[in-house]
Amino acid sequence: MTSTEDGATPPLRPTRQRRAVTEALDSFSDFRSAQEIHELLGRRGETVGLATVYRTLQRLADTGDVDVLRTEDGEAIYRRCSEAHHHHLVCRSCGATVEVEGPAVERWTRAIAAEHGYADVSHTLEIFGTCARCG
Amino acid sequence: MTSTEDGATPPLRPTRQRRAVTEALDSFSDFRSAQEIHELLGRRGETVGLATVYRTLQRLADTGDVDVLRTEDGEAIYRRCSEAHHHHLVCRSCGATVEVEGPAVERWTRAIAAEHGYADVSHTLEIFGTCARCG
DNA sequence: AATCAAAGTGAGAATCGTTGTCAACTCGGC
DNA sequence: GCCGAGTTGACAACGATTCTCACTTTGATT
Repeated sequence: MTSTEDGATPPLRPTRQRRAVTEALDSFSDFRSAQEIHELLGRRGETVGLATVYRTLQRLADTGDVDVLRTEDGEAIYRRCSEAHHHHLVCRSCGATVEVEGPAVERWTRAIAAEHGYADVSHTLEIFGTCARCG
Repeated sequence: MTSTEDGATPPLRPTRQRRAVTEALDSFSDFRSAQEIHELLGRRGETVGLATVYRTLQRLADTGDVDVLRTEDGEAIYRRCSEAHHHHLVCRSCGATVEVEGPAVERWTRAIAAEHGYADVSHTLEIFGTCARCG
């Protein structure tokens, strides 16, 4: 038997569309919505269906290859991200993003959670502000 | 002059509907979506239009009387909140919520933002985990 | 190279939360 | 009692995301 064992390893094919999306993700460093990415691909001449863009981003998010954030009005925005856990300082008006780390915060959340008997701790922390240029 | 000065002080009337919504908010202590609140009101016999529920929650959120969070799928959830700024420790499985404060975090975010030239700083921090009962 | 099943895709319909529209209604004064 | 601004509700409109389903690709097999 080649693959009788199932589990959480669904085959993943490197199609033209998937490649296009990941390449697009590499071409910018701030957060973009699925629709913006779809548009970007269109302008580049790559035709990829919007639904496919959504599906691909979802996969990438599931595997942790991209970070997902929610804008204040609920839209999902994506960005290819470095491995290490970190947070974002995002400009409310132009979207400029800075990655920041906070060992103190990590420690603090873990401590708080433990204190209340919570296990398996994770957290989300985003900082919003108006950047110098937009000020 | 009684109120020649304008600015951010629009008249606010205490209508039956608004009262109903705030009362509903007082009747639970975890986060609920606008639709759930609307339903709750309906079950109580209070007829309040869904649009009105949304509008009222929006107002309350603007004035800081309620906290707004986004579920992972982008839905807005609301909760009457104590005055002070604080964060939430939420159980991933049963939703049990604990309010926590973190002066250190506040300081840290402000410092980080300033360091990068960001003004008007705000932030969101939510901690997720599995509570003792669900563990 | 021909074949096949499974994975993937695209166009458009369908969902779903949320906001806009607008005529009818209410509140608080006068 | 009357008036104007603030409110409301039913419903349309929206926008992001997901679903559907027939058609195409991919990768493995022969």
